[in-house]
Amino acid sequence: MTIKCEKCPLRGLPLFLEFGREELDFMQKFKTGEMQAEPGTHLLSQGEKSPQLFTVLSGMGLKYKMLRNGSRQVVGFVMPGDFLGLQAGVMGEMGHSVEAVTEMTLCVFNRTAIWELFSAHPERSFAIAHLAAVEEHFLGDALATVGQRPAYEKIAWAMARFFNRAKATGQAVKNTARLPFRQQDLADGLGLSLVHTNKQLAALRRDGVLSWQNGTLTVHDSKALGQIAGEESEVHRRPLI
Amino acid sequence: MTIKCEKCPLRGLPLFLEFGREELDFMQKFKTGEMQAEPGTHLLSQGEKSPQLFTVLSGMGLKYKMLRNGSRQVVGFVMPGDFLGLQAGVMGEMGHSVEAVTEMTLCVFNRTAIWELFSAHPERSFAIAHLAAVEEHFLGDALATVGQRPAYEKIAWAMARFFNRAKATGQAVKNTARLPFRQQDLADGLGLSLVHTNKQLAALRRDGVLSWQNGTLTVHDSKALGQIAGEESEVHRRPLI
DNA sequence: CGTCCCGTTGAAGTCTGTCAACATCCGTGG
DNA sequence: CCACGGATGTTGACAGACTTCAACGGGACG
Repeated sequence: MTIKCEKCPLRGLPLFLEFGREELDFMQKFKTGEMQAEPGTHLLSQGEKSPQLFTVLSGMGLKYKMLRNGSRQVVGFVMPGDFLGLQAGVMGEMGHSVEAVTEMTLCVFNRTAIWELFSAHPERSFAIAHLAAVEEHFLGDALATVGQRPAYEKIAWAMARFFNRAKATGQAVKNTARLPFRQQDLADGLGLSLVHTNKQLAALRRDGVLSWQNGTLTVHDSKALGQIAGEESEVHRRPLI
Repeated sequence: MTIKCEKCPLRGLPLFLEFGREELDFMQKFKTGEMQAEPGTHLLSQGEKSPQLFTVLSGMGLKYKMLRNGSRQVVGFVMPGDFLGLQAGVMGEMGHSVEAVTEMTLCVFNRTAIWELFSAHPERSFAIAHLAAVEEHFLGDALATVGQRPAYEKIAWAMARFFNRAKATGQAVKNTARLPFRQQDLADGLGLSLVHTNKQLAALRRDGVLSWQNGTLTVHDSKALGQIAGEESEVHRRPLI
């Protein structure tokens, strides 16, 4: 039995923009099903056009690109509320792959329905453009961080983003949040080696800023973290699809 | 006297997707004017919401973000056909600034009109989403390049993109293209220091791959360049707004 | 002719990557 | 029950790619 959009646990969270009654009904029609994914499941594949689009209801995952030389760039950490597959939906080809890291629950939409959405519901089309813009904004911040800042700050930036996002989706408990990724994933996202990532994480721990153990992130000094991370670590309100 | 969309010099270029008669008329209405910008003009500013959106008709520019520590990340090189200001249009805030490098001619649109566009013309809304997806795709490639590859390859990647884009917009003459940026701009785009960028450019010249002097890029060995740059240097067909 | 901007080159220093070894945890299978 | 391998995290030593510092040349411009 699938969740009704009306009862979507994400709707109403401060992170997401309002969702009118009419839009709700429309999205309900748009939704074709629900899907459960085990850790390690490949949801979308770089270079291919997926027949389906997803909205993440729960669980986390990774967006990444593989390069010819065998290295991997993580281009995003997938969290509840994220909309996946837009590139395939409008360009006909994904620029990255998406993989589940934890068990995930996903709303499933039909790629062909996206056309219908654009012709039938301008506000939802606008929401999709909005989401794409948020993504572009994030990637700009990521590029700036990866390109210009030292490892210590890169890691602080990523951790601040995780934590802020977790807070915004009500997943944070006091000063802790679930963070089920490996250090390797973080390293691949920041353009660092695993070893160096580990050492800078140790430095942040030593400095009493944060700790990340057993898949749980704890922020010990949020002021200091914000300082080191810089204002680029803020998350924007966004539409929910 | 402004150029009629009908006679837009960009339309018909292989880079851009078809443009129906009906869409043409609609865009003509959407267009509110034309603008000439001198080198150094600030077109859009990071953190602000611009009242206008642009499509580049001619000339080149830079998209960049300034960081707290004073460093600059170039997040894109603006070329004819690019659509500017989408973030401000839908999110209400630009994530980066845009500055003219050469003299530029721009189509000007009203930000408020974007709403009208979404309600009145689904195909154009779709085109905007498409453009946003292309941008996201590009930023993913850029992130992967900046994050994972050595300086020599980063530069080859950037140069290959420049040249491919120039070819696709008919700006390339044989194996040369106009490239009016400074080495500092390239360095800031790739997360490299100016000095190192200069030395790796010298290496590419020494290896007979390409040369870039007096604002002109010459590709001497396009096969080798493609090899070094990797397949991430391809440009995608895109809509024109 | 002086100044400013940009490109070029050499030398020295450092941040980060690579290599290597070890600890811990966990599931599997003997 | 314990041995074993595989995956992940941790730490030290060393190497190297890249940055920083510094100096110089050429062209544009007032």
